[in-house]
Amino acid sequence: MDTAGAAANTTPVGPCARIPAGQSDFVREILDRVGDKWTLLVIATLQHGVRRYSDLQNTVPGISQRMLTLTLRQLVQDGLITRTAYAEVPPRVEYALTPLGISLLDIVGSLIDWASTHHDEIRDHRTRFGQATTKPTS
Amino acid sequence: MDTAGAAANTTPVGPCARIPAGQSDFVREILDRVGDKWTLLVIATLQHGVRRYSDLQNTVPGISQRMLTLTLRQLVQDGLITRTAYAEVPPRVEYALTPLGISLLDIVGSLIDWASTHHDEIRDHRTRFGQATTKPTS
DNA sequence: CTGGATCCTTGGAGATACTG
DNA sequence: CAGTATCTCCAAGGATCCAG
Repeated sequence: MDTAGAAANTTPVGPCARIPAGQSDFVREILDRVGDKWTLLVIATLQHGVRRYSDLQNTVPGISQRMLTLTLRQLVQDGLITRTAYAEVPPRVEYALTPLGISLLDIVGSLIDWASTHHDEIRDHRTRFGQATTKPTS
Repeated sequence: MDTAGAAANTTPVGPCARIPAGQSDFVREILDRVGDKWTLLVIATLQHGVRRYSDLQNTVPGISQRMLTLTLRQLVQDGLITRTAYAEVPPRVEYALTPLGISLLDIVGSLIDWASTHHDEIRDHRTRFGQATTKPTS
């Protein structure tokens, strides 16, 4: 790595990385949902196929009924998953990813790739975080 | 849309979208940081170039000193931004994205693209969220 | 100007109990 | 089985004051 860190960001980023600072409201909506602890885990479970309520509760170990219900409802509301309720006498409800949810999953995959790649780098910085402050050789 | 939503996810996702359900710990670390309300806004401001503390406080309107300081410290700690402190008598501190931070910004750009594309779709689902429950023609 | 330290409030998350 | 309703609790976030 060169010294481009602080100095060279006069040439900041690529063409698609521009974040409209004022318009990032709905972007944060998405990130809030994806960044939510349980949402990602539920989606991760759902990518394996159709799952029932109790299946999800088993697969995502730490989740409470409340959080599972809320998370699922939110995802359904956003059109990322579907909820299919069978009016049987042992009630059965199945959840599955919609195409929209799958496409989001695909995007998140890129982020996961990035996280995997730079995970060590970040942890490295985090351990010796004192040297991040640049002394401008005054 | 066809009925592929709930039924067809036996063929779930693309090749890169696999989320290792147990390993998503550090992925969530990253998402927590990126998904944080202020982090994204600070990064968005920083993409324009070097900024001072007070600049950031002005550009990100709602942020408090506390949150700005904490967010910046976290980002520095993760190696996403650099902190340059000039030991002058009106103290001056400049923050800038590191190459690592820029690369993250690039990835986030993809997510922003996705959000922009499917924003309407999500809002549409959100308004008439009652019909998301599939009736299996019992 | 750039923060550190402190108090205080609020909403989100867990646990529990109950219903269709 | 699949939720809903209610309570409590804690920690994130804002406001304020103080310091280098």
